[in-house]
Amino acid sequence: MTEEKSLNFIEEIVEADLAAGKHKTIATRFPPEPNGYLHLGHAKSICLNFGLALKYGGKTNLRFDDTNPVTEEVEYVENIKQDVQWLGFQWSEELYASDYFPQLYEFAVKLIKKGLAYVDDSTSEEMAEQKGTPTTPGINSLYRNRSIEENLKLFQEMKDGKHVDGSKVLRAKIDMGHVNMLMRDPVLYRIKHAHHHRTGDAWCIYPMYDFAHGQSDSIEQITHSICTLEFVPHRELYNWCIEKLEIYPSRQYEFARLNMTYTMMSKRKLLQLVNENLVSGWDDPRMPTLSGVRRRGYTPEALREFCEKIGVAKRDNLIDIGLLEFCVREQLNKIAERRMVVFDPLKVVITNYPEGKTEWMPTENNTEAENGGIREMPFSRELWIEQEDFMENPPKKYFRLSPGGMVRLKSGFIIKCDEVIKESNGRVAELRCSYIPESRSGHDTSGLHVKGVIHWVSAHHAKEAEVRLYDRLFTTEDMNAIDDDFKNHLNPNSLKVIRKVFAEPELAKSKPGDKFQFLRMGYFCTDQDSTKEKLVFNRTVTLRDSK
RNA sequence: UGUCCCGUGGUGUAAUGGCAACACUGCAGAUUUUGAUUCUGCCUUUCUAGGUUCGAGUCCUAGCGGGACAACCA
Repeated sequence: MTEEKSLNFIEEIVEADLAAGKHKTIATRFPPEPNGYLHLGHAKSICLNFGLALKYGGKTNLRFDDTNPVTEEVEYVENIKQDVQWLGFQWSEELYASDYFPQLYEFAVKLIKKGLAYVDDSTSEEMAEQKGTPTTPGINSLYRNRSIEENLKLFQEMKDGKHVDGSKVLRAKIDMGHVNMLMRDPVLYRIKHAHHHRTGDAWCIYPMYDFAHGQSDSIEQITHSICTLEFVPHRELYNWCIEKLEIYPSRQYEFARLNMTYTMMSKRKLLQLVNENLVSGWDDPRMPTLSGVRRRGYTPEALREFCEKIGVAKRDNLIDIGLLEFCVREQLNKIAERRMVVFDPLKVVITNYPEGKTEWMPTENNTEAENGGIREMPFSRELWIEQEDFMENPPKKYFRLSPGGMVRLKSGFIIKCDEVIKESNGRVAELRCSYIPESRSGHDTSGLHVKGVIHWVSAHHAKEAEVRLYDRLFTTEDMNAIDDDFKNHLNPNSLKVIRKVFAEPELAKSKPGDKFQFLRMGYFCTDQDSTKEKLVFNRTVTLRDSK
């Protein structure tokens, strides 16, 4: 009865902690840096962090890791908040690392007083030299043995703006010979006379990640601080700070970030695509950003299901983008209303159908949905069908229209192709067909059995529209494995626009964000560029094709 | 040639010392007024070598392979 769902390794840790009474309730946080838009990798993290709190009855804070004013902007803050909510999560508190600047400063003073931090005048080049390599130990800085009093005075001066950018840093005094390079006297504070999106010009020194993140977790009493694998070496420093500062012991756990085939998940590179106009913006439907996939027509439900399916573990992974598409189709199949749109039109004239007559044919909006309902489509003498659905010399397994052959017009009639009219160049210009009046959908007494069923649109009633067909942004499966410029791997055919397609009239009512399945053509959503005068649809994902 | 993390079908993820399973993909077939959906079946798996144990994917050791680490980024 109760379906045992296995736990991921972080859930196991949480359950063990709860069982041992280590925590009464858990607290997690989602800590984006507001220097770009959220992408699918963040979705994994969001689902993990918020999901944990939801599952175990805790809370999740949204905390912006805004300790580097030169790359961070409010625009990003606003979009990140919107994306998290769109995904379906609500944070407990909206916080900023910059809220803690005064306290972080006091933490630094405390370290200095304990003889565990010092002001260093070395240049960044000198520091890099003294740092050593992963296999050779570093050497001590000339300034490492300054007195506590001098350090206190110098640090105060740094804060007071008495020193220029890059002239001094505050460093932890740990061990320049440590095997973990992050423990070789890491920089804690640097001078940046830069305007911060929240604190303005109040500060000219800013804490580094390692001196802000763990302390922020601690201040918020985060029980489980979950991050990606590249922070594993930071954990030692994370714990060092907590121990020396004698503050609440948040604990860090690391999982493997999401990698997907034919996809690039680096914020820096995505920014480059935006800046160089290789895409139309952060919300270009080809982008793996949440705003991109939203505009593409992906649903939050599909994304959450995807995150559930990929699991959480510590080994490097490369998820087939097909899995994401599967989740999107699975969801859209349930909710998207069906419509008919002809992309590559071929005129069909029903010679035995009266001119000027229109019949309204009822058709299901969605047989998969509970109460899908029906709508009516106009049927008349002149129709558009898909060029692809007619073949003059069909191969054996082809079961659509061919000369002398019959096909069912979905929710319409069975028609027979009597004559093919060609242009002088041999191109098929028009089909002359006859319809079987007794074959009307739902009232078929013709006794005919045709295997092929195709979509169609009444020529007189059709609405013109534009469709944008998207494909993968990159042509290389594993974009992490390339060693040349990632832009060499851009798919030149990632966007194909068809400026004029013929849509059934019902579509004129659609509004941006509406999701449809265009019968036999794929899942589409109405783009934000769409207007009453000019309808625009984005292809979200193709239909599975087992032809 | 250091430290740390990780090795289970094609791709992911489970199996918590006791019959290696689930999903996706792929390939067949059934149903279908969408060549969709749905349904059925099939293909394919524990990196290697030792050790512990009645019994090892799981524990230990070594090797091999992959990844991370030398920003005043996060």
